[in-house]
Amino acid sequence: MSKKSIVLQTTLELVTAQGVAATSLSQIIKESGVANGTVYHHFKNKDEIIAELYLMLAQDFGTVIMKNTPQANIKKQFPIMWKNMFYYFINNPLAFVFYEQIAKSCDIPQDLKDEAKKYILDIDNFFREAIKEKIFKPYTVSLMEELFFGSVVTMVKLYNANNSKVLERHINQAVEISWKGFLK
Amino acid sequence: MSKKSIVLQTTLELVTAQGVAATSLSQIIKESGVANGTVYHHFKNKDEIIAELYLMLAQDFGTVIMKNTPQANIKKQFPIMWKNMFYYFINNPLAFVFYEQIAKSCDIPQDLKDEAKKYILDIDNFFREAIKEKIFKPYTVSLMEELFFGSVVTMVKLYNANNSKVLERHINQAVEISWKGFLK
Amino acid sequence: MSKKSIVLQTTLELVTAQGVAATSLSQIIKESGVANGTVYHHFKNKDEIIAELYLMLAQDFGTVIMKNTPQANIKKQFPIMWKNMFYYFINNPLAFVFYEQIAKSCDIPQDLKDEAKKYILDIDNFFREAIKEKIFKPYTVSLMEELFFGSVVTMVKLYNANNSKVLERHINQAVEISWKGFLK
Amino acid sequence: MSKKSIVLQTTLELVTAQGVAATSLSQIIKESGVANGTVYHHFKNKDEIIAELYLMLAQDFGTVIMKNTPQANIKKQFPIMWKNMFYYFINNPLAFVFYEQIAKSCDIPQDLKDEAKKYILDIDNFFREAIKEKIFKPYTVSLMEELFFGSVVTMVKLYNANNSKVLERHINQAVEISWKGFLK
DNA sequence: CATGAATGAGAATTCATTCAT
DNA sequence: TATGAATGAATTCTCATTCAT
Repeated sequence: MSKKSIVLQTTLELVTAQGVAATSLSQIIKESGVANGTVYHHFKNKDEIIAELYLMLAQDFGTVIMKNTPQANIKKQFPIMWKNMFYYFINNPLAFVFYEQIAKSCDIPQDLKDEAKKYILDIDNFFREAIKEKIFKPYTVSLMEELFFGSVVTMVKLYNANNSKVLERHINQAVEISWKGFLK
Repeated sequence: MSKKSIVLQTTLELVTAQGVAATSLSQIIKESGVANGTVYHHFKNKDEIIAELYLMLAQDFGTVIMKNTPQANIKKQFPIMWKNMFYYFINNPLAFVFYEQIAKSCDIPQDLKDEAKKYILDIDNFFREAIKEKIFKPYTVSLMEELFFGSVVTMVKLYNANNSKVLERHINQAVEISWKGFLK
Repeated sequence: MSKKSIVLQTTLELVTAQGVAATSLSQIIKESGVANGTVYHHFKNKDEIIAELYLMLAQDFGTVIMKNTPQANIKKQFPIMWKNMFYYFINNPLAFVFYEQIAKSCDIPQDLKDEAKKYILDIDNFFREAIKEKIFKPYTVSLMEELFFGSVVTMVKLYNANNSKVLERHINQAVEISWKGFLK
Repeated sequence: MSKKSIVLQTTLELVTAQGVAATSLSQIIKESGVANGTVYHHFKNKDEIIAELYLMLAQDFGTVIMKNTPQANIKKQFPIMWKNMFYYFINNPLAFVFYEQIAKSCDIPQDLKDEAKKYILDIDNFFREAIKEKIFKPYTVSLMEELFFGSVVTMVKLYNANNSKVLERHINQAVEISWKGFLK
């Protein structure tokens, strides 16, 4: 494992635990066991480390969401996408923290954000298609996406805060509520 | 105005502008014009200042949500509650930051969190009543509340990130989507 | 119990545990639960608190040492004095710390030290008498006293560091060694 | 001379003059002329500086005690060891302060203390041999050592408090008293 | 007697960054 | 690539002390 990866991994762990702002470069250095200068060799500063992590995670995110989604069927596709996202966040807590705290924050420069958008194109298309097929009411698409994400995010937070009490049954309720909200 | 209030007020302003983590104690001290030791006389550290602010804001929050809600009518009450919350967060960015970043974090001791819960009792009752009247499907109430909050939060974030593009029309769409999701 | 006594008692406990220099006035204030200003009402500063404690303890010390010592018999008197001192220190750890760390340090003004000397007069007389009776060799008296104290102190330290392993048997060995050293 | 050594040396001087507790890190920093961060680069905090000094001094101590001691002769060896120790402490006031105030205090972690013990092995052997040769009575060895040290320490304190009045004659009395105490 | 707010100097510690190796 | 010594500004925190009530 390269020194660079070690730094990224350590940053990942610290940021997950404490938040981005609370994680200092010197802490990353101490925790990773990598020499001071080595970190500066690979990264200009903390922001650059965060940016690299962001890019890594954004890639992951995009590919996972659309896994196993039967292209032709909106109704079947919806719960699969929802749950793909949900379980991805559950299993990748850092990814979740990033999505929540960083992805939209000004710590990430606009160009990276723009680059990451391409991974959501499929989701974009999904909602447009659902409207075209007159399954979903023609709401503003970006708004639908945000509310869709928002419902997953809500449940992930609920799960993380309280995981023993969030059951498959609750997940299914959430999917249903989310689905019904969009219907014609 | 007591020195303590000055410190709290200054913290409020700084945190609103910069976020919690980006606000250092020394900045609060400089900005408030209060002596170093005075701050430490009243608060053990930054977290304690934040905690006190939390309590203040939690009180606000609870009272605002239920403003102007005609008790007898679920259908009329829903959009009013939704918008009360939305505009409260829009007009009190710090309150929003708190709700999002701090309210659920471990920076706030459990007893404070518990105390704050009482302010949501009315919302609790609202959902129970809606189910009893067979307007809403009998989903798990706590889950409905979270999804309700979640939809507001999503829109607030959208607004804050992008306020010129979020119009009354979008707000109304969001309220409608949220409402439909819960229906029988 | 007066506020003053509470402060003295708290100081006693803190100093015993941490040493004099490591104990700050602010710590005494916090620990005692007495108000800031109250402490300053009774004492000018930390040194004055220490000085009062010193006086209290010095009085104790002097009276205890000569307890139960049959005046007429040097040989019987010696082990009693030795053990009086030993057990006094064992049972009054703070007194011991004071004797060791403070009694001779410059934290205590000379006039207090002089006042305390009177309590050792009896011990002084004891050694002079023992020499006069040709039981002890005519060493310098002040030196004998210091070595006598030193042997007790050594054993107290040993006991405090390691109390389970210091037995009556060891105490008796120490008394014997100390005694033999002075003999003609 | 490395920055680290400079810090250690400065600490040594300050501590000798003022005592350990009275010496602040910031004073060490100012006095040594080394940058703030440099000190923290090499040492975690003041205790760690003290600990390193301890190790250095413990090494010194062990080697000095046994200097010029004719191996084969207990009776000749004893006063030499006693005086080696005495003059070492007189000439190295810091070493003495360390031995008295720090060596046994809880500021020094147990592993360092244990490591330091090996330097006293020779003294250990000396007392065992003296008992085997039936010169010393078979007292508990560790106790004899402590009383031996104690008698030296007592005289050093006397000397430091009062050096003009402690003469060669008094030293010799102390050695004799110490010696006689152990005899069969 | 008792209280606790207020102060500011200064001590302890963290931090981002540079540089020579 | 990798290292770790060195730096000093900035930050966090402790402390002794004063004062009005």
